[in-house]
Amino acid sequence: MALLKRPNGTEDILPGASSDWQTLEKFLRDTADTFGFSEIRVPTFEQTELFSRGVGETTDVVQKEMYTVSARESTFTLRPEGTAGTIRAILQNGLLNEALPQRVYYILSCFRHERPQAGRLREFHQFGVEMAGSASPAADAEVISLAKQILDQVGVENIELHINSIGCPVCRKKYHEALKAYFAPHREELCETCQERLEKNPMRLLDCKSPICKEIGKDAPEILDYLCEDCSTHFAQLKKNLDLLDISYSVDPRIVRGLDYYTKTVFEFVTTSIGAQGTVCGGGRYDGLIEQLGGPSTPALGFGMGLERLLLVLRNQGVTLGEPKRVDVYFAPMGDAAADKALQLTAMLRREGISAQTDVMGRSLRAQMKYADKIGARFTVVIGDNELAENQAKLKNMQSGEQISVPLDAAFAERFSDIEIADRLAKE
RNA sequence: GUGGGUAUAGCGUAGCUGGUUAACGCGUCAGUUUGUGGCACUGAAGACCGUCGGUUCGAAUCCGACUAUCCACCCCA
Repeated sequence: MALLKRPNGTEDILPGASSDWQTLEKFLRDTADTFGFSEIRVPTFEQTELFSRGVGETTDVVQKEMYTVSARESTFTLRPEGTAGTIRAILQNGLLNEALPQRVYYILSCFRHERPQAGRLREFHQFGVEMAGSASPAADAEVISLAKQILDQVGVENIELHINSIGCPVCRKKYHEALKAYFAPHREELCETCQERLEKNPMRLLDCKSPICKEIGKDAPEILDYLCEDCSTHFAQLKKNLDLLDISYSVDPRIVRGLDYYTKTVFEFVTTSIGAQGTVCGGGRYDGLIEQLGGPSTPALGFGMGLERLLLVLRNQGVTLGEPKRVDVYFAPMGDAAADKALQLTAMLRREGISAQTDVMGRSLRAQMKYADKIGARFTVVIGDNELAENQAKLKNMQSGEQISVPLDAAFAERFSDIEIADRLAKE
């Protein structure tokens, strides 16, 4: 019988790695909490139209990367990102009628049918936040500072914040026209993809890696010169707020973002330490999205942070997140009567919240000790006929080899806690 | 969707000028005389050499296709 394999572009997070995820997730939740964000959980699949309307009919994500599934008479789409579903939930549940701004965060998996490579999977995990109701650049700064604090405190180094403003629909339209006018005379010289971009998304031309396109685009007009007064002051205010928060950034006029809903502020945190997919966090303002999804005209913004990418960065930089949990006590019984006793003691400790194990393999004492060592048991207790007779046994500290007498009854847990505390203090 | 690299036990590798029982390290399991782990030693299990097809008397070794995987483009987190 052939072994079935996991689908292309998916990952198994194994027991040895799950503690990293748990530590990271707890940290993300705690940090979001200090910024006043509460968790929202939304469905994994939504009506396909939510994404085509929200993310944008012409985007690559919607046009060629969505997993659209059918079940009986309905079709749905596995979310390719978290924002659309989150905004949908906010609207459907009337959260905009509560105190504004509404601040939510989520940790979820997203699905995009792309060719997998370093830092790019078909199912990937995202931490994201959305803040709805504020048009102020102070909100932009707050959201950016949340991302910044997470990256700093989790221990990421060498990551840069790039910001840009892509204007509102009014000024962006003028800029697009200016760009098209600039590139049009060079149309034939541009690379194939850029010729397409000229129509579809002219701002992408500025980001092309082809030396020819780069050269042509050298003197192209910049979006920042085309911002209307409102967008322009918004951007200036944001920069001022970032300065006040002591967050360093560089203005990068080439940041475009491939999702249609962005307006005004866009930003990315980028690293070079994990290969070509270096954007660990990306986001921005989307003042038109809520209305686009049928809600009241409401300014909002947010970001998404790629957790696999973040963990890649941390691993490459040698940052360790938490150690795997270890067993506190291993009972090594010899003989049937001892095994019965060990079974009961194990259960008793577990009820007290102490992690305990005993033999389920019928192993010799020697083999049991080897096993206890392998699983990293902190303490072991050998139980044989002598111990049963005296109702006392030796608790062995596996690291120091030190042995202390303990009672083999209900008093064990209490005694163990004392010993464990002493052990911890001794190590500090 | 496009391009390039790789594909041998759970993991990491050797073998690849084609020749008969596919090797090594780590890991796993058992044991090293009867009540104690980390070292060492002994032994065992575990691979139809990614799949299918071709060349050949004979292929893990050569060729092709497919699949998977990695990297890059594209795109994004």
